[in-house]
Amino acid sequence: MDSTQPTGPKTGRVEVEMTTIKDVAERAGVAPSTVSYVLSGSRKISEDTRRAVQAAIDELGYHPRASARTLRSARTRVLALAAPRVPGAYRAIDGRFAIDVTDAARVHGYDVLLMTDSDGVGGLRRVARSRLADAAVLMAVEDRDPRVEVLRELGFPGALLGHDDHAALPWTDLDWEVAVALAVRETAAAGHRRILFLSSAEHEVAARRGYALHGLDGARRAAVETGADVRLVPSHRDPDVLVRRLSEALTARPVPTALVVQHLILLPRLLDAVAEAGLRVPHDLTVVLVGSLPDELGVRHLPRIDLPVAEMSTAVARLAIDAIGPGRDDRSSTSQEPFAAPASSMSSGTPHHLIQPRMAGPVIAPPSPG
Amino acid sequence: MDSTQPTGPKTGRVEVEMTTIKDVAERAGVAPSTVSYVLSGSRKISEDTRRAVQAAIDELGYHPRASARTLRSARTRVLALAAPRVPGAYRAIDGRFAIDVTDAARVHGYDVLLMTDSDGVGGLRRVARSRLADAAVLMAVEDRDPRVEVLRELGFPGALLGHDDHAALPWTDLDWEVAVALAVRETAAAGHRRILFLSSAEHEVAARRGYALHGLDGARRAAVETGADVRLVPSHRDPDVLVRRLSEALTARPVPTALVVQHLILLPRLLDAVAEAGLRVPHDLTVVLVGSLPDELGVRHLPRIDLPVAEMSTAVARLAIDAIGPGRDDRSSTSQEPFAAPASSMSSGTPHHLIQPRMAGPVIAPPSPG
DNA sequence: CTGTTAGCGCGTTCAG
DNA sequence: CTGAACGCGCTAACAG
Repeated sequence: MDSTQPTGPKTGRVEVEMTTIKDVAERAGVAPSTVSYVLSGSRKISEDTRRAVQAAIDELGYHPRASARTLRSARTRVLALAAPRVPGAYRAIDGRFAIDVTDAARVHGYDVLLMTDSDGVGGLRRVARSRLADAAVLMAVEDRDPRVEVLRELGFPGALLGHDDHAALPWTDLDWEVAVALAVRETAAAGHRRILFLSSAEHEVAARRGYALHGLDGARRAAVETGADVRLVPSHRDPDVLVRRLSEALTARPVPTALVVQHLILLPRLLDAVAEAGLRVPHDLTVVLVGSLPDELGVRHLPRIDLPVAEMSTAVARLAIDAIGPGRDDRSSTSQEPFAAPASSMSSGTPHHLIQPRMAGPVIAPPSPG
Repeated sequence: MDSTQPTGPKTGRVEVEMTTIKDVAERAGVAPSTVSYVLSGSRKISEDTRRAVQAAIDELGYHPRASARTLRSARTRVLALAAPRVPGAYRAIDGRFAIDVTDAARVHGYDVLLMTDSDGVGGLRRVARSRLADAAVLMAVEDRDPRVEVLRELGFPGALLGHDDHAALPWTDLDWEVAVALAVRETAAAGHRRILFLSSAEHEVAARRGYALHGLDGARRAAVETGADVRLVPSHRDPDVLVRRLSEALTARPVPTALVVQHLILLPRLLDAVAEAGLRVPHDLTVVLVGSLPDELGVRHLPRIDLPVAEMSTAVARLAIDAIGPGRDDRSSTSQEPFAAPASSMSSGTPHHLIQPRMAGPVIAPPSPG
């Protein structure tokens, strides 16, 4: 466990010189190939030489150069993660996915290269063509996403965070229709008869983002099933517009007793608006969230359906890595442990992983009498 | 501008075969080195061959392999971005920095490899030693951060997002002391005499994080300067503890009329608590934020000091890249445009970039009479 | 069986 | 403008 001071082969000045497999071989008194075999374990090495080599490695603080390995194997062991960025509209959720996808990729020995959309689709193309990564994960895909087209055109493997039936790529997603339907149904089951549904913002619906469309479907379905008066309040990226719409809906008669929220970016502003309308949560108005960040401490006091970020990240990392073909000299078994997941399908065309929602947080309060 | 179908040298099946500089050379009827010179522009090439080569490149859709370049030049053109992760406590701010640092790095032709702390400090060590990146950016450094020690031990260049006088590394930060002092001073200037300051959480103070310590200093200083009654409410990672403390402080006599908040993660919960105490914002209680995410739509209605994420990201990317020595065959001028920034210092030991705060949002409301 | 030698992967650059 | 060597690690083929 003691980390020996790495002694560079030349001087100890700025550690600018690199120690290579040759240095290790020399020090251990063996051939470079022997060192390589010790590292990869792909061949039997006598215990004596193995120990000598290991000692040399430790003393020199040797670590193989990733670029040399990649050049030889045609495998970078890097995943490109394409974060969508509508300029000026940072979504906290994207950062959370970035973290969790990175963790999930590490489990399979992969690192993650983060890419914003500031170059449009150019960054993805550049990374794919220069082989900086083995596969891509696309966040927040939308209908006819140009990034999907880039992957197809380049024959570059990838997987999607979000639902897109048109893209012939593996994907994972929360079942938004069921999620919103569940939230509304549970709210109705708690006794609420007049429910507001604050859907995704209009521009998200216009972009035909899956979660936006399916959320609307779920609300409609639950309204029919429960017979409750579910009124739709389309959200808007502009907080002032949102607040105006919400305030109107909150005071319109008959007065609603519950608010189901899918558009969460503006939550603080929204809660403020509720307070300004003189309503206390949950006494006067029950608020239920759909798609909240898990473990977000600021909303732990509200009933909600969390976005299964960890599960989605695990799934998408796995899907992307599975889509990578074998490397140049790759002899590793291609038949991996099948994806043990309830709602996934490997049998049909493109594999996917659809996740069923679960309620979290406190129970939904019933409407207050009066 | 028309993107010709990339025709692989072998077949068009799964685009699995790579087109190399040799393919281009063959097609253009020149030597590989000529193609290289055309690409790098590091040598005069006759217009005729230049065009022939360019045509071949376009037709084949050629793009140089990053691993080959890196192997040769000892430069990855990748920055490692080490996101701290206290398990279970995702901070949206980290994601935002990840995005912005990535954008800033791109300006200098660098990509960003995202690293979580799930392997502890191991990930950073691995990336540095395998030369997956040329330098590291450490987010949210704390006192005696083990990651700093890893960089020192490996002689790996890096820069810090956050302030640490002990680490001999370049850094950038918001001047938190001035920021909190400014917020308190402006609040006092608006007429408030009894002000609550909700500081960072106790565990952040205990970890001696710069922003936490400096924020406290700023509040103290402003209290002395303004003569206002500034009461400290130490925040806590547990929302329930926070709410209890805040509720007590809000009702203690004399009743405070303003709340300056540095600990923003729990903001929605906090606003809820304010509302539950029967207080309306800003009528009964003025709320001022310090260190909010810029462009965060949910808090646009509150006076605040935004965290200068974009400027910090630009600075830290630049600092990290400047810390990279020349590559193997790097002849590019080492004397770059000096960092033109008001509050930065390149002259002293380690360069840094300290950013002065600015108020944003609506003006601070005066206390309501009564 | 265990270790060694040789050649490859791809782009860059020096000497020709 | 071209030929060849090089950067570093992997692996097939060969030798003891």
